[in-house]
Amino acid sequence: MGRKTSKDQPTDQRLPRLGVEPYLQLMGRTAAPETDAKSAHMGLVMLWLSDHILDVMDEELASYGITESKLDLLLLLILHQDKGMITPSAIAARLGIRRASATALLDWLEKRQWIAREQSDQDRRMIHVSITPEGKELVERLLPAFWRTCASLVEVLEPEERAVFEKVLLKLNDTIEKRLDAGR
Amino acid sequence: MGRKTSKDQPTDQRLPRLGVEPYLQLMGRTAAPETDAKSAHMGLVMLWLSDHILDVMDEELASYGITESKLDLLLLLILHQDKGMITPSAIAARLGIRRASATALLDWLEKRQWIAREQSDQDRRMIHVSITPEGKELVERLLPAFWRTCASLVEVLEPEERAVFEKVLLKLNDTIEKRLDAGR
DNA sequence: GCCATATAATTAGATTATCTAACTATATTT
DNA sequence: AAATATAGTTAGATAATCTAATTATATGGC
Repeated sequence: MGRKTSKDQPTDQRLPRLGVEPYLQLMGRTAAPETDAKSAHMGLVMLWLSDHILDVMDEELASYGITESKLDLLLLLILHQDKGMITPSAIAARLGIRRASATALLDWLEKRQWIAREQSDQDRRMIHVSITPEGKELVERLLPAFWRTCASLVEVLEPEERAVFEKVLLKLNDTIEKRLDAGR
Repeated sequence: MGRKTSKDQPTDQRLPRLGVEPYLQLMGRTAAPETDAKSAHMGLVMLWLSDHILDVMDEELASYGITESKLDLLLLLILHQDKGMITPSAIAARLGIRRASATALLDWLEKRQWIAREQSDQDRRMIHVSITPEGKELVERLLPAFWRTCASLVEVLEPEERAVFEKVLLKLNDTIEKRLDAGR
């Protein structure tokens, strides 16, 4: 966060990242013979692209004073509203983090009055979490820009490219989600 | 890191993430009218895919006791070897981080004997950083798996899909790199 | 040649997002 | 009623960043 305002010493210069070529050369000597070079190259670019995409989104969200993890939590609360009350445990389970981590996020959001905690009457160990009007206001204010930014990621593509890309994207995402789920 | 060995209370269960549908519905009511819904949807999936790709790579690297940031640094040292000595400042500039952050990474790597620092004779303010034989050994051991993992990211794609996808990938990566460079 | 300024690296101190383990309070089961 | 399970939190850790300040060394202007 705050990469925009960073200054360090006034003379700090940003050297260009190494291009892909040196990496490909290194791959030539270090990849196992059965690894397809073209695929590995594409995967490497995907890895870089992934980093860049998260950087872009972090910067966008930083201008609203929030981060992706915390926005995820707020969106979960909004999307869950009609389905009744939600507890910190359920939030953690849905976000794929530990309950202790959820507690930390909730503390931060509560301090800013964007969420509220209320003890359950049925089971006094449980807490019901909800988004406040202020929290909703923030999300409503930020979402248009969020969708704009999402859209901007693929806007350079030509119509022909988009059709294939869309299919590929969903396929890759499904595959990797299954792969990650498998390891749990 | 270490998501694999996580346990918490034995009863902790991982609920499935919400699917894309609720998000699309939310988008319907919250996106600016001029935002293209299809693009925004694709961008959202790209954002998720990006998270997943980094998760996969983090897990892979964790099994070698290293992280992406630190591997980046080691690879930079390897790729820089023929071009003479490199300093912490130059490393920071190439990685796009502050010198203080580079110092922290170098401390960690030095403690494990994977890099070495040596004071320059010409300019005694400067440090020359190099990768040690042990560091090289680690990288040589890990890179085959790294390329394997890269390749595995796109392995589900059909040959026809790959051709288009490759072009699109490079285009998206170029575009976003320019965009990020612009904001500096 | 000396002093002001610039630069290189580090240190100090902070934030964010995670984690595991231990703890407290409350339910549930036997 | 005692043992066990569950919900939430707290305590303490690690990792990757940041800014600001500090220390040491060079350099450029006079």
